[in-house]
Amino acid sequence: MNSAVPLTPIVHPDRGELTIEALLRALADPVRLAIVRQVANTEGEVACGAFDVPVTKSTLTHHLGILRQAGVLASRQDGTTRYNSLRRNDLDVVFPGLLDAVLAAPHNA
Amino acid sequence: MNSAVPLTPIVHPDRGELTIEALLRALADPVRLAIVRQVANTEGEVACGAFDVPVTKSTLTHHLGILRQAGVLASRQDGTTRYNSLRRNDLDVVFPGLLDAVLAAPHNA
DNA sequence: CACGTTGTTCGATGGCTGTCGTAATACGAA
DNA sequence: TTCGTATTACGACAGCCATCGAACAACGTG
Repeated sequence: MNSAVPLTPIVHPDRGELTIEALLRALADPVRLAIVRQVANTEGEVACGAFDVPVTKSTLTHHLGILRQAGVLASRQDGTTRYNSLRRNDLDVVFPGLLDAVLAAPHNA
Repeated sequence: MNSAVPLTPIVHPDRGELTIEALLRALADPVRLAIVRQVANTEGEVACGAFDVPVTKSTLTHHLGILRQAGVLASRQDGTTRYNSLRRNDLDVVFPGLLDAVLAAPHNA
């Protein structure tokens, strides 16, 4: 098992490519912020289909791509399911304290 | 002197009205991020005309309004000039560590 | 193989928003 | 009051982007 054959190879920017601007833009969307919170509140990984978001699957794919491109999420393919995890270590190195501050912020209001 | 008579009253949201989403959206723009950095690197206030940004004055006004509405900037009118300052205390209370993390981030990449 | 599941890709669309130029407003000085 | 300065207000416009539906692709199972 674990054949891992995505149609398009999954690319992850490395630490040196991360920018504060792309990160802020990625986190500034309500749907994406919800995604990040759900991943953060989950021990380990979250499958794409397991997210509780008020959008279509195609839109969800779009948001996950942006979060991955911004360096927020790492994705791993296993069969037909794609597992997402937070790149917490990398973010903490490049932008110390930022992710924690965002996650600690009041949810709405 | 110090007549302070703006055409439209300057409104500032209080702490309870600040949202992480509006804050992130406000900071996610390159021009606005530059504005925030310039205010943060200046002791005290910065007049509207003193900002070094690659946009027209009308566009600058627009960005300052968004930053004010998001609770990032406080504006004070003195004669014809409007002085802007960071609402550092308020931001630190509502979103602890966020502003510092953003300001500490690498300028570009 | 046939089917259902998972997730992506593609094209289209509507709305938001960053941008500008111009006009208008307020103030201070001459 | 007349001028110059500082800044905002008002349209208008273009580009981006979140959203969707439908089609496609890869995998697992019966």
